[in-house]
Amino acid sequence: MKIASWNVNSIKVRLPHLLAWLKAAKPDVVCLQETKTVEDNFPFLEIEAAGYTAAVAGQKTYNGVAILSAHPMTVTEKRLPGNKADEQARYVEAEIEGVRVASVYLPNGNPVGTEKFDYKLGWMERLKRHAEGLLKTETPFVLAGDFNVIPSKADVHDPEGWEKDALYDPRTRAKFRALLYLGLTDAFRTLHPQTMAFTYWDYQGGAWQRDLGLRIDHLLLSPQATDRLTACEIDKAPRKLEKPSDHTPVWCELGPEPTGQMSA
DNA sequence: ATGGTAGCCTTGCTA
Repeated sequence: MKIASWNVNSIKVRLPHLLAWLKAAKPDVVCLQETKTVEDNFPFLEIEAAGYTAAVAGQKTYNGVAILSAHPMTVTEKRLPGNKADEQARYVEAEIEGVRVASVYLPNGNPVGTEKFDYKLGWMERLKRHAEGLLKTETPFVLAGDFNVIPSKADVHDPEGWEKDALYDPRTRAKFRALLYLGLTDAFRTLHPQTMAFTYWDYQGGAWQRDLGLRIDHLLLSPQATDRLTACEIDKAPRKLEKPSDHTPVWCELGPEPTGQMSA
């Protein structure tokens, strides 16, 4: 089961790139972020024609997440639990072939020292509490998305330059580690312990051409999902196209579900 | 020192 995450920065503008990538990469599941549209304007017809159903949490202008699945899917959440007053569309979750998959768009949090940064840390605490609940079920799950977190200095071209940024703030990184301490696995870093690789390059200043990027899009796997992890890669091809998203997809492969039968 | 890019249904805000 191939599960991907991609911040498309507008589903409307990026639809041609998305459809081409579905055809080329053939993921079973894709988690999208920054779709930037309400559910009524989501391109369900084009997505269905490509062989996928969509679970959508929409919002006008900002945020917006979705899960595209080539297999039957049951939606389990359309908002991150833990604060009913929070209407930002940053979380959608579904059950697909026995795997719980969440599309996560964690708040950016800049500038540090404002209510935006407090919102980010609070959102991460809510995500942690929700993950704790999922862990108790002992079912495989994948939190896939734009976490807006640079986990370590190996995930940024210029650590000193990002010291004051909400994506690299010590409190942000500590909250991210708290997710890992629950028993979640950063799939890319686990399979590529020494590789400096990025999933995001700013539109400005020729960041892509100069490879000045960040690794902020992550696949966090539960123990039962990690048992099945066979591959995890960043696909830089979509970032090379005309009018690209500033993010590129990251994907992982989960092997077959254990049968519980003894081997001979 | 400044502005540099992209998307939204706007003329500023978010990233």
